[in-house]
Amino acid sequence: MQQGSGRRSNRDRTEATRADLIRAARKLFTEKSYAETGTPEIVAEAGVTRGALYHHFADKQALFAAVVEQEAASVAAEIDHASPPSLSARDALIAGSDAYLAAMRAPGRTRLLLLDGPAVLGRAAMDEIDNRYGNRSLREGLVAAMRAQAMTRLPAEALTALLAAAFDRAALAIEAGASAADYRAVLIALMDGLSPAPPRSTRPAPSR
Amino acid sequence: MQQGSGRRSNRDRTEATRADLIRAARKLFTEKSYAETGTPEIVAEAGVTRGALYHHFADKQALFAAVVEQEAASVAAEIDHASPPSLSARDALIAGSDAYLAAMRAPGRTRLLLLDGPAVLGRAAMDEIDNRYGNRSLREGLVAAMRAQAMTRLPAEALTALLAAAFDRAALAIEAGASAADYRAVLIALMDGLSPAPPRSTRPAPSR
DNA sequence: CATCCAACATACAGTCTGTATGTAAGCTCA
DNA sequence: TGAGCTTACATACAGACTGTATGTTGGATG
Repeated sequence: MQQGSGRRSNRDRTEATRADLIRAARKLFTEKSYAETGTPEIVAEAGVTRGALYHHFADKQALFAAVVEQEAASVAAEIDHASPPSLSARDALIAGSDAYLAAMRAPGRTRLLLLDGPAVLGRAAMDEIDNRYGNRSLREGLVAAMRAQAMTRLPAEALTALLAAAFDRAALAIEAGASAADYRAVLIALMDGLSPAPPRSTRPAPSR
Repeated sequence: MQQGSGRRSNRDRTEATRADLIRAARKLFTEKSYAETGTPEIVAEAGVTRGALYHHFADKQALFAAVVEQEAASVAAEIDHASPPSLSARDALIAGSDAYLAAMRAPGRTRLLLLDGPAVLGRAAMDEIDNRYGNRSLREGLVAAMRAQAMTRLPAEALTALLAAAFDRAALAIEAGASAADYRAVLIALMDGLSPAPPRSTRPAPSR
């Protein structure tokens, strides 16, 4: 049958238009902020009209939520992709941290996910998204470490949330120009501090 | 000498109007969000016109910055007020944490300082404010603990920022209905974890 | 193939922000 | 003390944006 610029099925049209809108919005939301990006600019970038936007999304905020959702998924995918699954609990956590900090270096990602996201959607909604994507592997890693007696037992929910918050702040600071090595060292020290015994697996050299 | 409703000096007028605007804006910014609060509503609450607002503040964002500044000062004052200065390093940090979490229970404060603040003013500006108020005592406490050998030596800037981020997230979670005890336990565990010698029970404090 | 409905485009109403302009009251200094 | 300047506002205006209501076209369906 026909493809490309010719006739397309309704489902294809919807999918393509939604993808175009999300892509355009992502571009602008990462270049500028949510507040500084208007819907006229988004639809111009996407090559559609505002009618299409408001047909597919309830409002600007819903489009933003879709962008955040997709971006969180991308971050989670990059982390999963970068971490070999056969490491000690501690090394897996460190590898995950590094992968997260690396993923958050994508331009505009910290503002989108860590500043505008919580402000626009609320922290509860962001928690929900985080738990569905990124935080899941983190919490699993922590629980595994606790199960393996390599970590004192603590409320998993709270521990996950607070460590995730520290990771987030580290990503923000590093993007702002702070020393990545400093923040990495503190993050590792925070995690190591939770082990009842000093990290006996590998204690080779100071990371300086 | 002039009295109340009669003639007032220009300086008094400015001061009073600015205070009225900040008070009205604080009320609305804590009840609703920054984005949901319009300047017409603010000036109505303050009993002035938008002309007065834009005479005293460059824009809505500048008024918001003034509100954040004042609120951060209030939080710092509440913490200072609540913490007796003669405690061990560890106990002082715990007392400070509790005071911070208590102060952040004021309605709308978490959204103002932890969500809207970073999104509207940027994390760099919020860091600047935090360092001027709340974080200062936290960092001093941490540095003191490190100096007293009660804590492994780490980059003070990064350590302060990451612990502050954990405190912030804890305040958010507690307001969202999470268990304050859980988050408190994890925060204390994170800080204790940084001490080379595990504080088995409450250690006798040598310094007064 | 007639009908229905989804996928848009266009037009409109209401609100907001920031600025420009006008005015009355304080302040300064001869 | 009063003429002139400046501050502290109020009013009016321009531009932009968001969300909705309405119109139109083309795919799906019996």
